Amino acid sequence: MLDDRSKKILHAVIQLYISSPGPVGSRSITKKFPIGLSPATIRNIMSDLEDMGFLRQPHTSAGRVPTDSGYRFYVDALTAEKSDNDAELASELIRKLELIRTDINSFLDNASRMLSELSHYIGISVSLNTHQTMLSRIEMLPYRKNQIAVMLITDEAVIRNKIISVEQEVSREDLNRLAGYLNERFAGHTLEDIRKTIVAEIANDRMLCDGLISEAMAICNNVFSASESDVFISGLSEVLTLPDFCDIERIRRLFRTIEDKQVILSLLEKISATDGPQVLIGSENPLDELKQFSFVAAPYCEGNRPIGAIAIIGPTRMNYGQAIYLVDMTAKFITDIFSYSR
Amino acid sequence: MLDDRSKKILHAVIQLYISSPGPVGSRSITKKFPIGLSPATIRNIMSDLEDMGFLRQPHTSAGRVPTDSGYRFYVDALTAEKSDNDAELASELIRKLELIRTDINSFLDNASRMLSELSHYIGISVSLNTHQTMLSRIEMLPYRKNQIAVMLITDEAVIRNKIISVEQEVSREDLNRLAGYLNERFAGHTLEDIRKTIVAEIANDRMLCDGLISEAMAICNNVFSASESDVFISGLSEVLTLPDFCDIERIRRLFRTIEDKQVILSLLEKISATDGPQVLIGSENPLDELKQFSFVAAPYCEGNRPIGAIAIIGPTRMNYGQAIYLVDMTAKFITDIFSYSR
DNA sequence: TTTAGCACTCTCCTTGTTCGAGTGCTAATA
DNA sequence: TATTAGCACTCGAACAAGGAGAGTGCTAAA
Repeated sequence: MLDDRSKKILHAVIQLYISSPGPVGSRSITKKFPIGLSPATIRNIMSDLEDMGFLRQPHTSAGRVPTDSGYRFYVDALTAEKSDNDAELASELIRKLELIRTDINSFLDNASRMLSELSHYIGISVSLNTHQTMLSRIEMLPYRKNQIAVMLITDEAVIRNKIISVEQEVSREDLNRLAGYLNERFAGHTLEDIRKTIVAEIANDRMLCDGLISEAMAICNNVFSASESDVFISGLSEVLTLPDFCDIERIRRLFRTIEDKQVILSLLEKISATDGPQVLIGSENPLDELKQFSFVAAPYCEGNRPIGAIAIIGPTRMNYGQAIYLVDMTAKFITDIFSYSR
Repeated sequence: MLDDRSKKILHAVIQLYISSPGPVGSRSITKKFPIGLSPATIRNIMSDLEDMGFLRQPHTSAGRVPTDSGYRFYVDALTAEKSDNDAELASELIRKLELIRTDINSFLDNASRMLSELSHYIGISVSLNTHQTMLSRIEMLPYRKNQIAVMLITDEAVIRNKIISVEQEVSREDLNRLAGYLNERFAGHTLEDIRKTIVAEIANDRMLCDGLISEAMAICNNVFSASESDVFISGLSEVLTLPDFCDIERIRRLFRTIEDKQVILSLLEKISATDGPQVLIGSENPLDELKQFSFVAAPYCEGNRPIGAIAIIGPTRMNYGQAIYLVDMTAKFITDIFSYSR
């Protein structure tokens, strides 16, 4: 499809553009890259690459800039061959990954911060709400007046707390009976199953004293409804240093979109259906507001089931090699932790 | 100190400057405010106000701009009199506060988002780590291999989960005994007390089988050490719309500072020693990076003890009346919730 | 097929100029 | 005596013109 020479030139353009934005001309390529060709020849080739849609000219008589398809081609070639291994980056990564291992409580927060610090882009980590989470135990405690603390212990890394308000006061004994009943009934089922069947089942069951039934149903509905996922975002200040973001309106829209965690969540949910690192370049992104940015994401799993994802958001002019490396390694590391501690 | 006329002019300058930035001149004051004075007179007064340090001139023959002391004077006058009650804002506020009541689980997140949405500045809410939190119960459960889930149920709204790793496996029976022991020993004490006395006490106590002692100490140290607080920040995209932030470097430094939640936490901790809404204007702020911004904060309490705080960060050219109103009402509302549900 | 040379184009930066808003000062006025 | 009108002056924003520099496309030569 593309001869070797054209590929080399395309890569050269992209790498120059990544290291500093602004159209790259034929002359600067000959200077920085030892291809035995004159600027004129390179101009011809670049013209061809432009016809093929891999490069474009911001205006007549400016240098060339990669298009999204250009990046796509570059990234596809990148994942095929060995990614660049910056030794310093690697050791820094290992050091920070250890932090994640030792502080499993806030590993999501740590992971997102680490990704942003090492990549200098935005780091994101989420625990997915797959509805496939399995309940391993439920605990209920009286908390305050008319409030009950419910703890769902799932087979994920996350324990979910809920404080729910109830109409009438419920005694500790009743709570224990209710919890015991629920445990017996539902331990080992997915949260989604529980939510679906619970109303019907409980309504039919005579094991509970009738006065408690309505309360129980209310509680269960509340607890098992939308089990929220966690989303951590770090490094917003990082991208403000990039020259790409001189246009403040663009950043604003990006931030606005990212702040709506639900959006991020559903995007990453979609991405983590496939395993291994995924790259969405510019317009490949389903969300309009993110079409000017790129997304590098990978799910982490427990066993074979993805239970979360981490990601990097940056400009389309992103250091893809490094980003993919970081995301991939981190996801694998977290997956390892989960399979180890079983 | 200041005669009535000067005050009126100062307020006029500040209000005009708040509604749109850029030096305000004598002419525009006479247009927008029905003071029966000519521009020339106002010029004289403004010149006096400048000498007193309440206004300043960006350059010769430009209009005047309020200084930090100008804002301070304005804010002090504001809190004395009745703050402006925008009916629409008030009803919107009530509506959103109800959301906080019904979703007590993520009320901090909701509160920060609400503050930013209504004020169009940055909204912050934290639960303070006062070390005065009282432990009401502790639960321990085996979680995964070599991991224990510990739940601290405190008398705050927050339940703290910790998953901690242990060297040797601990049986469920041992865990129960340990938990029972800890409950008996420490329920009703503050976390700080527990952390201080725990090592000595446990080491001396023979009630535990000896093999468990080292594990227990490790667990307790881990659990009671730095009990992290929650920090929620919303509305970063809001401030990007403000014309004040055309200088991208300034925003970057602000974001960078805010992203370090520890900084925010200690700042709000200091502020919430005093009760009622506090205002830090520009250079009054202890942190260098925030000296170009203003901070409106108020603690919320359980009983008389502050257990958290909410805040708004915006430009010094902030709508102080509205911000104070929002923060004050919200803090009071949250305080109410806590005293009610007792 | 590749390269050298040349004319052309476009952006960026600098310089000069104008325009308008606003001030400070002084003299006139109530 | 306090206020106002008038006037000269200052400064920044906005606009235009011009030159420098980088880069291209095309043509002709190697």
